[in-house]
Amino acid sequence: MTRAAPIRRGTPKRGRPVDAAKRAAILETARELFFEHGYGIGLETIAVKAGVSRQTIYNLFDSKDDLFAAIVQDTSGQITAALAELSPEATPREVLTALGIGFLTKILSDRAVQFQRLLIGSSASFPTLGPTFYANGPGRGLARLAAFLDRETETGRLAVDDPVLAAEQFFGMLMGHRSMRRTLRIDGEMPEAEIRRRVDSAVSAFLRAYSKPA
Amino acid sequence: MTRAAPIRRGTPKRGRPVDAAKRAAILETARELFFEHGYGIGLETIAVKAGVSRQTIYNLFDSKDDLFAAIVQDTSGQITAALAELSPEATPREVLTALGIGFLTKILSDRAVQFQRLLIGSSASFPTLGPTFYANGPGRGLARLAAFLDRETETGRLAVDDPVLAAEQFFGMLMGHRSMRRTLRIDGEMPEAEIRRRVDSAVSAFLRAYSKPA
DNA sequence: GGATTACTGTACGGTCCTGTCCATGAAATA
DNA sequence: TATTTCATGGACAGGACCGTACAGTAATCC
Repeated sequence: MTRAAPIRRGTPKRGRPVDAAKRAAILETARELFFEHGYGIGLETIAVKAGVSRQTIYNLFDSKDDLFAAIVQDTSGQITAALAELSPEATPREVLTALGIGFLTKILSDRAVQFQRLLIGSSASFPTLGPTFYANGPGRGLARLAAFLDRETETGRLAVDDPVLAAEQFFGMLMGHRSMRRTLRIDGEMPEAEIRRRVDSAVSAFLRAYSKPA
Repeated sequence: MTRAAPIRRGTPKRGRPVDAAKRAAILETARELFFEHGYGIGLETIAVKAGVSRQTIYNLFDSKDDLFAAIVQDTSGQITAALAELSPEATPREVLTALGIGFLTKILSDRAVQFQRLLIGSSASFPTLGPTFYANGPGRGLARLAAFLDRETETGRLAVDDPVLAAEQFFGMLMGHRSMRRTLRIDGEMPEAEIRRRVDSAVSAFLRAYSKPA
């Protein structure tokens, strides 16, 4: 973890204070270079690009692993945060559309795609990072949608026999091959209009497949 | 590429012949260790595990990159080979089921998942490998299904407005979150019965969504 | 047997990396 | 101003790796 704070926390510090801007520059540059080149990038490269001495990195972080962990944790929080509330009286189409746009926008964003690449590329050395990210992000969204589909089926508006499977199908329809094509560096970011088009198409198809027959 | 054959190809060789078993052992071991640890694994580790001297690797391959390329090319061929023919008189359900089982079995197999991890992890250094693999594998399957959906729509059996998008949706439904969960080392291989269940569910849902209304 | 080629084991040069040490200078507080 | 803390830059040890070189041995063909 990050270097522990000095023992005397409340007492005023007496010398030159830590330059917060340098710390931020290190984090931002390290994120950029870890994302671009993977864990193998050297600390010297990071330090130079951040306009900082390599020693300063060691002043703020215990080790390379520590810096790496800080970035992973921070980025994971950014991506998995803020799952919008489902308003109870919304129609299935509204809920699916909102959930779909949110999901697709996040999971196909540059930051998330680079993050996934990094997690996959270092999954052999850090096998717990991927599962943790998934559980806090996509896994949570999946559970939310599954619960919604279950409720709507009980209410009689939908006819979903296996909510978890259907929820996976919905998210899968949204992504299609795009997630694969993004991580393999084939496609760039998806324009908002295209996201909207894919969500509308998937929502309509999903509702045709799982609406309660009249 | 692999070390060029001697110039005098037809003439009989005169000394000790190359040990084909050693070459095979190197390739198989290198594949295994590249898959497990990524490109960063050392040649010495590969040589020891293959029961071979490190020099022998350099006798058979020009460089580490050369060995890596040989494995990528070979594995890519294995995964992307053998796309079954679509019989023209088969029903959409039959075609989708056959295509779905083949796709899901391959894309979620240990070998293919490890291969994707490797391609993603080394995509910064070797940016063309991923696109090549996709074009020869999943991309080809996508085009095939899109063409089929187009034909069936013209025949009047299906009602698909955007065949490529619908084909992506179908493959996406099959995968759901499974591809992500596999590459992030969350899930293991999927049992055949589970594959069958997911294919059946996705095919049924897809047909409900895209069959021509009566 | 003799010639020729393949494999082994060791060793070396060169590069790069992490993590640490240290001397010097800069920035803040008392 | 004196003191404390932070930042810099250079240097170093230790290790890992790639690619090459070389001498010795094994396997095969003429």
